[in-house]
Amino acid sequence: MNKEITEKIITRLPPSPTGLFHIGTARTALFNYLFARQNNGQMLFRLEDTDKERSKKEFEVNIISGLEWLGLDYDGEITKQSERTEVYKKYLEKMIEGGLAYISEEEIKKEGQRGSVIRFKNPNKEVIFKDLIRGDVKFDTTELGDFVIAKSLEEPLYHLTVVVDDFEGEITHVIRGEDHISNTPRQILIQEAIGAERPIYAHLPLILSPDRSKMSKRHGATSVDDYKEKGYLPEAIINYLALMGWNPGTEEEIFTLSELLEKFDIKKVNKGGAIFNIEKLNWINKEHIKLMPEEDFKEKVLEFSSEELKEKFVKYPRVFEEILPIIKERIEKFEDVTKMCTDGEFDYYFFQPEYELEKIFWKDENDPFVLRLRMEKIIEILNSVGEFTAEKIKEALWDYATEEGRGSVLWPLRYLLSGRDKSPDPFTLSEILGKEETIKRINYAIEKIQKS
RNA sequence: GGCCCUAUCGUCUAACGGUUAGGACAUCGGCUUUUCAAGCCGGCAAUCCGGGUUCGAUUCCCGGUAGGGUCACCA
Repeated sequence: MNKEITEKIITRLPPSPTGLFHIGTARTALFNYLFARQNNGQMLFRLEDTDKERSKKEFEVNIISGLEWLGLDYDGEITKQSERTEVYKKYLEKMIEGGLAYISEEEIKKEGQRGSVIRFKNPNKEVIFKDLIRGDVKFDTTELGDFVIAKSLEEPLYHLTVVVDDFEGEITHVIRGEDHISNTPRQILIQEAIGAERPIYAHLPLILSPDRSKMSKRHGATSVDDYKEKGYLPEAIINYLALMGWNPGTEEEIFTLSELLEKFDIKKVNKGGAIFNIEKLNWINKEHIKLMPEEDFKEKVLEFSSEELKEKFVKYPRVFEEILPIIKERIEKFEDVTKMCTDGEFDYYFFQPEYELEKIFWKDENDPFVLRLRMEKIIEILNSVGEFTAEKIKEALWDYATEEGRGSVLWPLRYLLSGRDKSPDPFTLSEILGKEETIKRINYAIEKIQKS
């Protein structure tokens, strides 16, 4: 970069508060943020709320808090276009005065239409603009006609307000979604009419749904909130979003925001749209979970636990501590903890599980007498274990298990402790339950055998 | 349909015009201290088509095809 970098860089993030903070908006925010910050510049934030019908306060709040959650901060005060009517009015008046725009009397075809609107006087020329990502883009603006820039002097429309605000905000770089490419020639025409300098453009590839169309609500989760609620980490979302259309050129894939600040390069942004792939996000989220400080992880687990489980964790802090690593290796997002609660995945840590006797036989074994002898032998071995840790328990049991056939000894032990087809290994389970409870559960199984 | 953008494994992507076209996710198979998970190892899998330019095209040019975006008194 030569010319661009010698001036103070100012980018902007101009969402319209007509819906929840969209994942695509978040990606645009990230790239604007990275570009501005790494060049010692600024990122301005403004709300494009000129559409009074669709703009809602709740969406403003949602977007602002979402940005904060992601850790993408902006500079200065928030600009709200709805509060700048007078400013736009001045530009409109000046344009009309100068013959660059005019009040047009219209035939009313639709409900809500005005009898007169303000149209831009299109000079019908060819516009070529430079795009940081795509190179030169050329348009013939003739086909645009005299497009409407305001419903009235007090009701400006998008193209006008964007240009005025970018001009007054001294925006140097407009980084936005590819869906804005065809808006660019209109905006350039208005810039020229009001004497505004042309910013440098960078049109980002779109984030696509699996059917390759622009990501939309009907394809599932599209708002940042959706992912926050499912227990994805903001760091993971940032990381994944950065990888949608950009990569550092190395084989590294896990980044923190500050690492992105070092490595991101807008010139390396791809041109083609990218399909949003939840599997990869899950993997990245898991990687970031691994990087979390223990305390934060614990807090998150608690946040997504059922009330019932939370109480148990408070009551049995030792068990909680021991289950933590098991949870960590089993989840990819914190919502999975909630699911584990619902599925009763934690119950056996606290209660004697119920199960069918046949289930504790390994494969096609079925001799209750042999099984009982083995269980009694396990109790005997366990009783001799001093320090009751998974490591020591395994050590003590190993030779016997190997002798008898590991499955024949370890499967029943694991099953009688958990009452489940799937669970952590019997040594870990024993340690968590403690010697007393472990032996109690083995005896419970022996009783079951006797009764049969 | 007009205009515009885009085109490498299923997906995200790498490859100064010369590589056995690389990595990651997913998938499949194996290993590890029974199950599940995790981890490790390995397999499958791609340059849209046709012309040029060139000694040599994934790479440059043109055309086609396909996909997407956009054509509001929304943003």
